[in-house]
Amino acid sequence: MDGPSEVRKGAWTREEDVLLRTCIEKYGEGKWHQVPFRSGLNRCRKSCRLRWLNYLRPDIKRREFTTDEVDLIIRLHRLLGNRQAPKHQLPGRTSNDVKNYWNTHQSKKYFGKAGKDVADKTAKVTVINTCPRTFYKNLSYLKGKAAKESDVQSADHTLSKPYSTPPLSEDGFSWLDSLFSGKEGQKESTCFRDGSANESISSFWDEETPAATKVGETFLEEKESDWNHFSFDVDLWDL
DNA sequence: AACTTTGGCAACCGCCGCTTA
DNA sequence: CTAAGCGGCGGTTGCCAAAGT
Repeated sequence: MDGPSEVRKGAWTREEDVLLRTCIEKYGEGKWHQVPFRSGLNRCRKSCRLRWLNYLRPDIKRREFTTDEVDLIIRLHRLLGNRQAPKHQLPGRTSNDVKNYWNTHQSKKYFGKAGKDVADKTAKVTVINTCPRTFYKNLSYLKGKAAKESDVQSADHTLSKPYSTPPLSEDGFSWLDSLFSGKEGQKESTCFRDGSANESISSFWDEETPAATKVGETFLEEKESDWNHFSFDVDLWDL
């Protein structure tokens, strides 16, 4: 446990909310270890952070999940599994919102007593990459050094060999962020069906990634590279 | 009306990975 | 190189209101 002993737990009061909001507005997000001291709250850093991120942040949506949001949650959940579910791909939705929604609505629907068939089908999906990566600038294999196995292991359990040319932006990025951000200037790919909702998806395949071709339900890569682990054998849109 | 069950959600806990000294 | 600190995530719990009996 962190913070002083006898820290308050349980439901937050209106006064505590005000203190926390005032503190964040004054000092900004981050430095959570300093927030209890700065705000005068008798709460641990984690509690303060959680309260802000899940409840007090001004951009949080409180209305019901739209069908589009639900659809995205389901598809990405099937693609990725519980880990790194699409929490950050739904603007205005908190990780807790998405998690609670999945736990209370969708998990029952798909894994409950009536959902056995669906669960069986889901079990056949091979989760290629359960842990979308964020590339940190300081990691040695991104600094031009020869990648050490230990570095790679610590950065990503799913990797079997080091990168040679990870698609890294200057600031580092999560591939899922790129997947859905629809960055400008990235060339279009036509990997996905009918093009309707695919622009953002296709932006993921930029010039730094090996060209990918969809054959049937499977993406095949046209040339050998260290990026091969990124092959997909699932079709997101048929999930 | 009273009691029980169910559903939704806020919050906590434990762990992990990254950064920094 | 290593350990401590910190931020963040997934799993879980507990409370409360709504629905059901």
